[in-house]
Amino acid sequence: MISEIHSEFKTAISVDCVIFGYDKHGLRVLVLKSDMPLFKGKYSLLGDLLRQDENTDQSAIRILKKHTGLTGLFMEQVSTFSDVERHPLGRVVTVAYYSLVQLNEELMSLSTHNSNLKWKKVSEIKELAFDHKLIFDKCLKQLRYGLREKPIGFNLLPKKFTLKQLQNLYEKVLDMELDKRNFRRKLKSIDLLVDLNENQSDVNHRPAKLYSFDKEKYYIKKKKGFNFEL
Amino acid sequence: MISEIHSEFKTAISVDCVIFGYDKHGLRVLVLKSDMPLFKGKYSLLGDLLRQDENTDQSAIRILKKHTGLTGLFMEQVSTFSDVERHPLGRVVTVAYYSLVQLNEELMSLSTHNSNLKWKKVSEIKELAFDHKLIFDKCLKQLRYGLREKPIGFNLLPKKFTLKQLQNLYEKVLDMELDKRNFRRKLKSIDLLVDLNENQSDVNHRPAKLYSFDKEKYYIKKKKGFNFEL
DNA sequence: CCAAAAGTGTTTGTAATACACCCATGG
DNA sequence: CCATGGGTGTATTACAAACACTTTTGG
Repeated sequence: MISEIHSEFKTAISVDCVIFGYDKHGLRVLVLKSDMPLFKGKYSLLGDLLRQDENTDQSAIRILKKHTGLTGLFMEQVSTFSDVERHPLGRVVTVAYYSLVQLNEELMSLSTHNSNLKWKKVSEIKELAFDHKLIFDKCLKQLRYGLREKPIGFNLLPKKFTLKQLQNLYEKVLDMELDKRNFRRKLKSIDLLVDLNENQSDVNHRPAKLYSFDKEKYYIKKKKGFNFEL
Repeated sequence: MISEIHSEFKTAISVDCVIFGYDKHGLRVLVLKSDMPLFKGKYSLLGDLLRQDENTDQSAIRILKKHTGLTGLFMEQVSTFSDVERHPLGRVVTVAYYSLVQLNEELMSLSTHNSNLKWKKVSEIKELAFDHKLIFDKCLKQLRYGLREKPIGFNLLPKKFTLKQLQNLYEKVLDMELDKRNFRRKLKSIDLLVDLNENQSDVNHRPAKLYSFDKEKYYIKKKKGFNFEL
């Protein structure tokens, strides 16, 4: 068996991350201008080869930290892509992850420090290097699906947010309109938002109340059979 | 880059299949008695190393054919498992699939031709070799989840089936009771079953009508935004 | 004619939808 | 006091859930 394994040591493993960033303007992905002549001018996802001392989760965490400086980001394994010809320089099987960040000035300025990095609008992703468009599409699909079934959207917002911000997030990412009153009633019935008794400031109209998501409560309810659904 | 890749050629890739079989008695998994001394007496999933000329889907198809003799089985990639110590003989990253078969006498007799193969009841899987219990649990979870959201259950039944058989399938796999009249009304409203105008035979009571699932119609409806849900 | 499973409708409760006005704040 | 977005309730409709009897066949 061990000899069998050695005879198959011809394939590299990589991890690719679809890093979604969100701000009031919508959903973006962090992409890197490819340095390969074959993909000149095209962008690719952020990835790296899997190291000997880490599993793919750890690899994804490392990649996220390297490019965003952040740890503790929400992330999820999506799928593994293994077509024989997917990488022009040799056989590389890649494990795809997506992760979620709230965009702030610091993150947006990544592209000024490294001009090859770019937060591209999701709607503007038409093609990517390698099979990364395929990977991106699958990750986006899983994000959209997950957004309805799990409380992952909160990872795209600041800790304190208004109900309007939350509704905008759902509308932008799912590309659909939602009724304000029904949306609010639904969230009230789910009973997982904490009313912080704080208001927005710096707005030139009636300030909205701020809420936060109660993760603890969610896990307790989930254990009891509750299913988040929006 | 290419040299980088070569420096990481120390990890093998495998594909492991959770092959679910169903008959009127319930859901089973095909497992193989491990030949490794370390896992003496334990069973493991069916798998093999990924070959140079195939992707993981093709590898799974090959594994399924090798052990069941069947092709064209329903299968789905589930997740990739990559913990550094998951395989005692070296670094092996494995891509897990589950697949679905309707159990018949021929398939059940696999274990008489190869005494190391066994169709174990899903409820009796307490431990498996390697991290295969983890893999199995995740695949079972995905099967149960998928069963409610996608019309995959039909892959566990003969082409012609009765409504009772279909209901039994859902009840056994999801481990819950369903109301006969509500179940039938729901299926009628989904409008994806073809009434074959045939009856069961060889039963000593009123024979039930036979139906088949209309895959074509499903794909058409799906394209139009329809979502199967039970 | 008996046993065994097939087949069939109605009622009730709950959740989703559609919809319009008053409120609080900053300028 | 005006412009801007924040916040609230009700009526209607569709869907899920609960539930019991008649029908058909083989033996």
